[in-house]
Amino acid sequence: MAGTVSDKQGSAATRNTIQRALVLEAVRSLHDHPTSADVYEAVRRTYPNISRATVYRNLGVLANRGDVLRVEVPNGADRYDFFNEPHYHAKCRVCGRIVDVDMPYESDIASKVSDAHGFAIEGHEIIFDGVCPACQKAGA
Amino acid sequence: MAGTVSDKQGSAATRNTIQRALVLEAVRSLHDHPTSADVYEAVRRTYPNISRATVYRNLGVLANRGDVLRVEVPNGADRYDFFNEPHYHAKCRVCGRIVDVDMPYESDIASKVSDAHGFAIEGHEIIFDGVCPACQKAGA
DNA sequence: TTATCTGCAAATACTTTGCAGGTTT
DNA sequence: AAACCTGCAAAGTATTTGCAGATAA
Repeated sequence: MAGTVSDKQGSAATRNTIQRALVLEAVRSLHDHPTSADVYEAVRRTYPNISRATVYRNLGVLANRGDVLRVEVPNGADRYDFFNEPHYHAKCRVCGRIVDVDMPYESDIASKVSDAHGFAIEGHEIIFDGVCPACQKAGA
Repeated sequence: MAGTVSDKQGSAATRNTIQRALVLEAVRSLHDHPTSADVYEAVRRTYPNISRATVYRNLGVLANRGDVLRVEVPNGADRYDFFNEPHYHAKCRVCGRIVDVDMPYESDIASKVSDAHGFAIEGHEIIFDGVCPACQKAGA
């Protein structure tokens, strides 16, 4: 690539702080779509004085950068994911757990929309609703 | 503990209260995916003493009954819709407005999922992300 | 040096819940 | 009468923000 990493294009400069590195590391090590609370607890184990605000702010910075993927969950805390490629999610209606689903990502899905009332569609998310294996067993 | 309740099939009996009727009427008359706050304001115009808690509780009852459709929006208040048939939604990333999109509802979409880690899929929602016409004009 | 970042606390946004009294059936 | 419902206030959950001091570059 001819582009440089220092091409900030008008966005504010970002620093490399211990806290930010720890937040990124935590998201990478927690493979189960951690919430901000999960990340906070994980970072606290090695850096007890970090504040929730710092975790929230850094998750925001990292998501904007594309270093992590933010999964916005209806009626639940946002989840974070180490970004590989776009994919869809399923949420357990009993325990709230989020899992990735293996289904082709339809990048041209907007072409199926015949009328969005003038909306300029820029992205989409599909969230499946169901019951996870653990809750199936518990409820049976 | 059988035999105490008549024919309610396990669900609690529901009453017809003025508040519940007004909440349903408000959702039917507000055609723009009202939030609970919108419904609260609408009902208050004719019934000033209703409380937010009653509005929330009744929206829940009506959604469980299937009389209204609850649209759970990531990072925003839930929206309510008079139920016709399942459909998808788009959310403006600037102002948060929700609109219906005109796209075929894929009731068999779960057949496209090759692996959901044992999830029993029961439903799905697609939320498009974009910019509404008003915000396009305002931002241009 | 200085703009960014941090921790703390307070604030915000949305929703639920405990309680005591009122209403529907 | 019994079960359900209501209003109020308080609590709960998730996230953001103002501020003053700390720190990366």
